[in-house]
Amino acid sequence: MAKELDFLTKRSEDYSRWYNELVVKADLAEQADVRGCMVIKPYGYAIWEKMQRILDDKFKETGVQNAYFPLLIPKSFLSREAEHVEGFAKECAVVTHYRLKTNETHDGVVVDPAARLEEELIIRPTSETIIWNTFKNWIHSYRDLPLLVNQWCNVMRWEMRTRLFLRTSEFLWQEGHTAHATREEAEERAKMMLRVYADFAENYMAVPVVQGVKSETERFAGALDTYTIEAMMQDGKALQSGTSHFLGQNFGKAFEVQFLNKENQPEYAWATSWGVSTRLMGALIMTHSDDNGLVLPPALAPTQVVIIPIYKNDEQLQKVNDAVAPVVARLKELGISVKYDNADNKRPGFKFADYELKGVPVRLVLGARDLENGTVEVMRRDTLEKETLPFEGIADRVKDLLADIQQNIFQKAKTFRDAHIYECEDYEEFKCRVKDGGFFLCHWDGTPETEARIKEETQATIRCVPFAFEQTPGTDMVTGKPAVARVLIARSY
RNA sequence: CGGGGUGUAGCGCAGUUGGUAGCGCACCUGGUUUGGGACCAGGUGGUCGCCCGUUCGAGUCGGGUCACCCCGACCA
Repeated sequence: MAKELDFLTKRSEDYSRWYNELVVKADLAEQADVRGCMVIKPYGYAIWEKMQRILDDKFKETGVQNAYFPLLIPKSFLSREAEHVEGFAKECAVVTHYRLKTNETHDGVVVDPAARLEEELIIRPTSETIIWNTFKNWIHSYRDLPLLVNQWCNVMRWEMRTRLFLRTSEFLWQEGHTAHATREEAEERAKMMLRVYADFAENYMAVPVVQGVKSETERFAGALDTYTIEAMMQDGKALQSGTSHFLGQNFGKAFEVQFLNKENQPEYAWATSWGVSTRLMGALIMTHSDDNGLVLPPALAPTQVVIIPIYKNDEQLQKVNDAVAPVVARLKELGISVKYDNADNKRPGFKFADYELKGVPVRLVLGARDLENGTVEVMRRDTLEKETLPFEGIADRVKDLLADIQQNIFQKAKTFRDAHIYECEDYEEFKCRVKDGGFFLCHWDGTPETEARIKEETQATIRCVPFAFEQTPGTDMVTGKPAVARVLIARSY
């Protein structure tokens, strides 16, 4: 097991124990021998699938349809948009040949030099180019617009340094690409999708986020504006958790996507793109987990309730089985995913610890003692509190409890985050404090030079110009010049 | 690509002045257990990252090489 999960656990001194437990036993992921790629084990993938399903429904509610485009992109496509190629060229994997052959000693294979591709193909780092090349053929009239497509796929970016979940060279994501007849409509779509992401983060992942717009230097390659949701991890560092880009007419022009408007005049289409990735898994883990392992929000937990029987012999087990059956049925009726774990190859104590590690929100324990008293022990994962409740009507109480846990972990994360957002007007103070994490609201003169200096001297970056905080006038923290905006600055992953 | 570190059983590690490989967990068998990661007994599993050298003898010493990890640069 790679030791790369340190970042997930740095908030705890005892982190080596913690990540071993979490990753090995919780079956989240393990490092494959391909550099910086990840294996997502079934339990972790179940969480991702649930995220996918919820997001996909939300996209469709806004009129987006799913499609699929090729993995391999002709190299020339990438260079059509100047800034885009600048941004991605350094991290592209390139396919140069299409065939191998056995080597001379017949104990291995080599690349067949005769099978060199005329034009190299790149493995998509993102699909703007190939999608807009396709859009050219799909868009002729204003009646073809807006065109709203999304694809779920993998992409590859050959980063110099990888971090499990946060920056793997191959990752899973969704990328939405839309084309519009007007600037206003495209801008509104970019903002709309950011709101979808924020809603998902806060109401499903229980991760509070700051919505805002990126500075010019932090923008997506080829975008006019990049909107972002920024989450705060338990160590106070920021994690960019989703982005939505207003691309202007850059791709419309680069790929000659023109349509005839109502006045019969040709116009270039306006574009957006937006995406979230398996990085959200990292956000989920780093926001809620504690030293006992994962803490999953009920909305995303593959198993929401686990029931564990305590018994000394088959007869007792049978009695518990009989008592539990209607509860399981009722929970399912209420739309709650439940697992009754009466496997007899693990002891109860082991099961307790194991399901805590996996972040199952609610645990019910039922033994002979409870059968006599008509009770059941209920444990909630978020606070680890145990309570003995009447057995009668327990399923409906669990439903309420799940809702309460969802709320509680969001509130806990939000309280933590809000307590670590500071207003700061003094650069010396900022330099001192930013090391310890947290979000800093500071006035900025709007120049890339100041931004670069802050990054150079503190390793902190401007995360965004936040929408929700008041834009008071002021002077730049560093230069003392008049400020153009109040920005959120933090160290980030 | 710079700075640091690590390679010994599936995982985590120990291995003394060079003498033919060990511990914990996991796994298998049997028994006793079961309300917070059980216990006892027995057992399976390793060309010590790779190459070359020194030596009667190398996990250990020397040289080389590869891989991985951490901190930077880069980035979602």
